[in-house]
Amino acid sequence: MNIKDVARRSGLAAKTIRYYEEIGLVRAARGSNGYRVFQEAELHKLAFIARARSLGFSIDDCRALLGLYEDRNRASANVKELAKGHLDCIDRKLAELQAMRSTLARLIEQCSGDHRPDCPILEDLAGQDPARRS
Amino acid sequence: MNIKDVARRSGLAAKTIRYYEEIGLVRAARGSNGYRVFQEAELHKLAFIARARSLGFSIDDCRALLGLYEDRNRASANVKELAKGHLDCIDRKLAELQAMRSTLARLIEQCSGDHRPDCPILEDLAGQDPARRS
DNA sequence: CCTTGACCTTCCAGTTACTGGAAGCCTTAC
DNA sequence: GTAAGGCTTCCAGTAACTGGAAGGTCAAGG
Repeated sequence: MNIKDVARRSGLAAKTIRYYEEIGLVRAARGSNGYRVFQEAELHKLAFIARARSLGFSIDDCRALLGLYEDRNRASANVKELAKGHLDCIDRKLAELQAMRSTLARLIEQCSGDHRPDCPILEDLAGQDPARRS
Repeated sequence: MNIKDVARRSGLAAKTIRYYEEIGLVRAARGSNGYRVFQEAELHKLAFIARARSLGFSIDDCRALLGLYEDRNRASANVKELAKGHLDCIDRKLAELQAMRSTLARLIEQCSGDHRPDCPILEDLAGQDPARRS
């Protein structure tokens, strides 16, 4: 398999696959012409990584997850712990975004959005109305 | 005011303020010793930026918002439009994170998290159980 | 006057995870 | 033979800082 087929089947961009090889996340054999040649096993790894990335795991997490996946003596506790850490991270981001969202939505609602310069959004940013700040 | 006072009063790191100056977001006068000297006006701008950043606006958005803030002939419609665009962006991120969260939480629940290697999380990543995928 | 510690300066490198583009070789089909 | 499309490497850029090194400045204490 050449890189484009792997890209199509894994859902990753060819560039991304080259990048993953560069940082040592996967390996690729080379044909006599210098082209990368992929076996099913590498495709499988790449699909694994693509799935993990789509769940928001960092590249470092992916590396660890791949290591655990390939370790027949792993304890699922280790996987679970890693996943929980990531879940906490997601929850923190969610809380932050939700806080932003609610403040922003309130400000947008208050803004008439017409030709006049008066604007509660700018007033809030300028700190002119600290009482209303969430 | 020296940079550290401005940092304290704006809530930004001194490094960040230097960076904002470097990219032309704010200006700072210099004393005879080469130190940056800030007036209240610049502090105010920096606090404005800090607040906008805390609502998730990008640096480019901050630049635009500052421009609008300083334009006495602005139309609040322009501010509102910018803010709405950002709100949409936040909503997209929220949806993405929530999707990740729900899948991840489900997988974590299913994982016994003990010394054994069997792990629904890894199985999902490996695509061994596509039916259960969210 | 000297020293010490807390400031301040600039500059360079690193972070995350790619992405775009240039220059150039390889393959396949017509 | 040539044109299209795929492959290669390498370099640069993205966002928004952050850390650290090397070195100048300032105020207080002895």
